[in-house]
Amino acid sequence: MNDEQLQKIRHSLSHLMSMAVIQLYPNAGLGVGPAIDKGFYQDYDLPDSINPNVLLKLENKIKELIKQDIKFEQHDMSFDEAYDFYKNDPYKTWFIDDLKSKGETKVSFYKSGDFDNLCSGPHITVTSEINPDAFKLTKIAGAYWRGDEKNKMLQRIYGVAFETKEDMDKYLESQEQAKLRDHRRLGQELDLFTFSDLVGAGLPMYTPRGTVLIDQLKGMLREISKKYDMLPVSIPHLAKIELYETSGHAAKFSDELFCVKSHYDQEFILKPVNCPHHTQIYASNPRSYRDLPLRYIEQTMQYRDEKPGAIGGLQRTRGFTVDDGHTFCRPDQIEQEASMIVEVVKGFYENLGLWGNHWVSLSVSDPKTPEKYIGDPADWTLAEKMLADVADKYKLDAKKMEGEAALYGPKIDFMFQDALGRETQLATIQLDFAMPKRFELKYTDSEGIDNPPVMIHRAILGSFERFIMLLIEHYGGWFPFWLAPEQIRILTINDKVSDYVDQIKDVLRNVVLMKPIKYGDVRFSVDDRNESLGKKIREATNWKIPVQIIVGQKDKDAREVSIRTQSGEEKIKLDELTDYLQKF
RNA sequence: GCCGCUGUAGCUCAGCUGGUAGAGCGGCGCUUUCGUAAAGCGUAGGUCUCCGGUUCAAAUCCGGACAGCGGCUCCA
Repeated sequence: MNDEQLQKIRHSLSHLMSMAVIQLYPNAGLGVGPAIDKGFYQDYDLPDSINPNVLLKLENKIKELIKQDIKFEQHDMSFDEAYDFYKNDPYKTWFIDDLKSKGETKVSFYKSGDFDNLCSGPHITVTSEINPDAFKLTKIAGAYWRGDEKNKMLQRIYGVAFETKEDMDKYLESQEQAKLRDHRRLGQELDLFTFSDLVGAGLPMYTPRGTVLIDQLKGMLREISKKYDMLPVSIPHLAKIELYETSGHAAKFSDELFCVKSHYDQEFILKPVNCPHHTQIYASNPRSYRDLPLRYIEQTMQYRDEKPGAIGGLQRTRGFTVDDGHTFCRPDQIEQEASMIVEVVKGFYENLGLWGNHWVSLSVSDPKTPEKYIGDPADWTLAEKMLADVADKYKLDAKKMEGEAALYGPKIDFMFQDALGRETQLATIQLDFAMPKRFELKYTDSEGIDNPPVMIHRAILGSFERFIMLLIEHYGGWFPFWLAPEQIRILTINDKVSDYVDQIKDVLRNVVLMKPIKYGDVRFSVDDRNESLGKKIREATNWKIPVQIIVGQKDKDAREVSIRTQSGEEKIKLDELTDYLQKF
């Protein structure tokens, strides 16, 4: 079956679902109801709120409808007829208005049984094309009419549909498998991070194991910053509200600022971004064109009072650590600087095997809502062109996304998916002509004239929280050796080998590993509890420890160690252990 | 914030229509000294998230708060 037919089936199922809903609620209002990836949904305006129990009931009704071999027949109405047909339906009336404004001359309908529905199609010709066992209504959600939170919230019913039941079961099974990789689950199982009701929602805390991940990533970033002449800076976590009034953040993000009131009649804001602070470091000295570019970087926490419903796991938190960077440069350096960042980002993600797992958004302004942005329109046009050129140069295959720009400028965003297929932004490169002007930053050019510098905001891994989420889910908890919180566990068979275990520990303490970054001690532990070997292996495996060293009398006698990894078992001479570990 | 669902021991969960709680794993103790994914026995853990209300009686019903989940909106 081709994709087109499958999408027709999915779309037709949303009509059949509406027929079933109308049996329960004859006056149900219908919002949008498209086919989507793997299935379909339909929005309804219903007199009361439905709960998941009705899904099964609706499913059975739909199955009955499918068996009736109902035909889908397209026909047109004039605008007058259509308005009359839907005279008490504000939703459909809106759709008709929309068609009219687009210059259509007639209104397309699809009739299935006694259900006649404004719809441009396409649809199947008869319900016998649908496999009644290969669809399922999966969830109910709220969704604003027209996607605008000022509008009424409708009730959306989602379904999945496939050609065969096997395809559907395979998909549902893959979703179950994905849940096993969910970072929230693994974060607890592997003791990486935790939340506390007392601390508050959206405020993750990293355990010792989780902190290893952060430290290792920081080490990697440190090497990059050295290589590319990036200058670490450090700022306090709050500032007077005036700083954000100047930057423009206070006006645009007032709802999301954490306010801190001083006893001395001053109002502070917990920093939601770092760029305003960084402008003040720039402003602390006169700058010559010879000084530029200046690349300030910092790994630091920022705080945003996110809407409670938006918070979840490490994906969206109220406090998070960014690897933030702000480059101040001359306009003629933009291309070189932006290119450098693309290279760094690409290299970083390639190194971790994550490149290719993403798509790139060229996030530009929406000309229809100029009030959402600050700065000079001419600067915007130039900045958007420059970023588009850089994206082209590196063949990023960027999709132009109108309305996705930042307050102060366009960006290139690197978008990734979590285990459950939800998209999230990680790396970003943002061009900003506006903020330097608002802070009256300048540099003296070769003619002795003061000019505003250009600011490039950038992040490589985005936030540590999101990046760690991605890593956990990408590896399913089986971190590569250099990242693994516990790299090696020595498992003893009995308590008669403790002197030999001490010798192995001495070897491990002196190992220096060089890849992919130079880092310190090998992280290992010893499990010499009075438990069976099977149990120790089971536990070490559940902890997803990459290298298990099993030590018994036979190993001791042969001066060997038994290495157990995911790829199997092997015996290594103790003298060769140091070299052997380099292969990880 | 909005719509829907959920909150029982450290973890995973059971507890029907109201009669003050149970399992497995984990913990602890003893026995066992064991060769590649769970040794045996015993034992201690819970103001059933919190605050109110209804009731003779609430884990169970109602309201609110807090927290989590699936969406929507937002995302500097």
